[in-house]
Amino acid sequence: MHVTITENQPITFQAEAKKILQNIQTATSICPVRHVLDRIGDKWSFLCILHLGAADTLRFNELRKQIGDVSQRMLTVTLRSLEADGLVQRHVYAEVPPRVEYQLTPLGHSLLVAFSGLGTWANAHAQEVAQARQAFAAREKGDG
Amino acid sequence: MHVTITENQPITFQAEAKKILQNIQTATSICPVRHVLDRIGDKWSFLCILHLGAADTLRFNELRKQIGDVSQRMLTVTLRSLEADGLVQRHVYAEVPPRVEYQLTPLGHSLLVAFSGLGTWANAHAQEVAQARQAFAAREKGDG
DNA sequence: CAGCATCCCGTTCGATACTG
DNA sequence: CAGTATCGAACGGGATGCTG
Repeated sequence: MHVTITENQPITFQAEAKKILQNIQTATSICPVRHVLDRIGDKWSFLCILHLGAADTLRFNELRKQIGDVSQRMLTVTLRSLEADGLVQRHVYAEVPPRVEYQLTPLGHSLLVAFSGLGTWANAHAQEVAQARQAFAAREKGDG
Repeated sequence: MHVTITENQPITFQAEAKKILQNIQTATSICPVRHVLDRIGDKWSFLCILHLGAADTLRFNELRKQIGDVSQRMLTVTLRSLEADGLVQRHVYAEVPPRVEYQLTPLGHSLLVAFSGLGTWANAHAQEVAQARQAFAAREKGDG
């Protein structure tokens, strides 16, 4: 296979992508990476994991307040989903008034670490992306 | 602040999450991490970046064939979006029949690297997640 | 070959009301 | 407090047909 890559980008990136693709192809039928992205790509899972990771333990409404703009429904749905995936642990206390606490499982913590690379990238390149967007919009206007 | 964390999880995870949240809070109004996830959380962006990273340069239909189950419309929309974000470069050749080639920009390559952590995690823990799901489903059935 | 425009459907998600 | 249930709007995304 003929390979040409821009000089400022070492060949490693390509190898990395191929490795991931390999793993995807190897998967029985549904790609695990796709699944993970389906899970954390939704609007709230990522933030839930982040906040739970930062605070260790949070009650339902504490978490809701920290995230800010999540509806009660979506927070419930998201937390149940994370719980089903074994990423979040749910503790229900038989008290009045009711108290439910959430925290990350070890698996959830490990995912948080995997996230951090993405978080770092986002913060490092957010401006570049914003500039690219502006440049693209300007170009569009010029062409159209 | 009182901190209790399970013994098998070093404190670093928490610090990591706090750091990311710090950066999120710092952002003017829209969190860059959220933006990135909005971008790559959609159904196809991630796969586009992966395949382009692995193959270096791909034509429209080549990319479409590699991804497999993407509609023409969604591939177009996705690629335009990635182009707007400065992650993908689009080369149009004034030929008959038309030829359009896509490849990652350096920025796109750097994102690919950030992805790899997630890809690794997904492949490493896919089974654990699947098992957790099954256990959860069984528990649900037992409770309900 | 590459891509845009239109239609249409399923899913997602917010708002609201009710429960233990 | 921490949910569940239901409804309706909004959006994503597939199928189809048409252009350069």
